Amino acid sequence: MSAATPSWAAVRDRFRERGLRWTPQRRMVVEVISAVDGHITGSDLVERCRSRDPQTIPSTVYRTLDVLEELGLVRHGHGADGREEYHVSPGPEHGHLYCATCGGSWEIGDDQAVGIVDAFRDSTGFEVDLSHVTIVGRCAECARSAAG
Amino acid sequence: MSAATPSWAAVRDRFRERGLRWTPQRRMVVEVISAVDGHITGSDLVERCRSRDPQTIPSTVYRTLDVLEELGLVRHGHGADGREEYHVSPGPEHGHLYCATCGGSWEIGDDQAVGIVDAFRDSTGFEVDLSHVTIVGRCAECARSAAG
DNA sequence: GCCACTATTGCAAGGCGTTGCAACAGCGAT
DNA sequence: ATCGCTGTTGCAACGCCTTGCAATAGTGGC
Repeated sequence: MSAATPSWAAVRDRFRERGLRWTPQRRMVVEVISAVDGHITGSDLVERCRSRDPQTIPSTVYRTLDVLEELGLVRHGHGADGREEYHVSPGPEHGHLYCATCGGSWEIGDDQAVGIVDAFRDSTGFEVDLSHVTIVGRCAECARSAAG
Repeated sequence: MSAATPSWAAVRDRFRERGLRWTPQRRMVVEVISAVDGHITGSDLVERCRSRDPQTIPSTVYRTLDVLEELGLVRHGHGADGREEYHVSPGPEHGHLYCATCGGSWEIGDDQAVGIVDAFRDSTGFEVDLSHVTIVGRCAECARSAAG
């Protein structure tokens, strides 16, 4: 389980290169988060860490997340309800789609993403930070059953 | 100032028609919010209410906002930092653009909006809730000065 | 192995919002 | 004016996340 991608293997060194310290707490958070596939909210992550080590302190987890984000290992955005949501081992940046009806969530496809980015850049010169885009609405399924 | 749009004039009746009550607290929140032009965060609104009546209780304000939202008099979304943000006397629905660098914010234009909505509907059948869209990035100004 | 330097931790408090609940008070009916 | 029904309020506790600070403990150098 959790063979971890190359990026995770070298985390310790990435930390040290930057003069950051490799502590047991960080190690734990990194292990837990590297096993996450996709997204996870801040509190969920704290929860998982706590189940591994009940001593876990939330602020430490959040601070570690900040560092990991600076290193580019995770990114955060805000879910439909405004809660923090972290995207793990991000390949290309991507935003998210949330269905307000069923609660489902999807990544925004590349073509749609490009369309959005271009639309804003062309018309107003605004550079969209894709990883931070969260679009709420109703998924096809739910739209269908509601319209039905 | 604050001649209040027609929608606000009839708020009291809109409440009563629905079997909702017109209380001093709600009246206060409505007065304060009707004087707001554009957007306001939840805590800012509480702050303004408090400066008018120090007795103001936050939960009452938030609950009133929920009701106002149900009546369609305000809409809420989440700002760049995930905080609640209310859009007052919304004309057509619109999303928001936030510049992470200068903190500025703009409404998303209709053409861009339509583009986004269509892009998702066509490709995945997802119905975007425009009023809830918040896009973070860098405005033209900031992008320019950063690029040098 | 031991030191000093300073990044991190743990903790407690604080800010923003939400929620459960008992007491209160609009509002329509009498 | 009074009554009762039920929507609201005020309050207190809670959840998520952030921040300030003193104590702790990684790290590199000797």
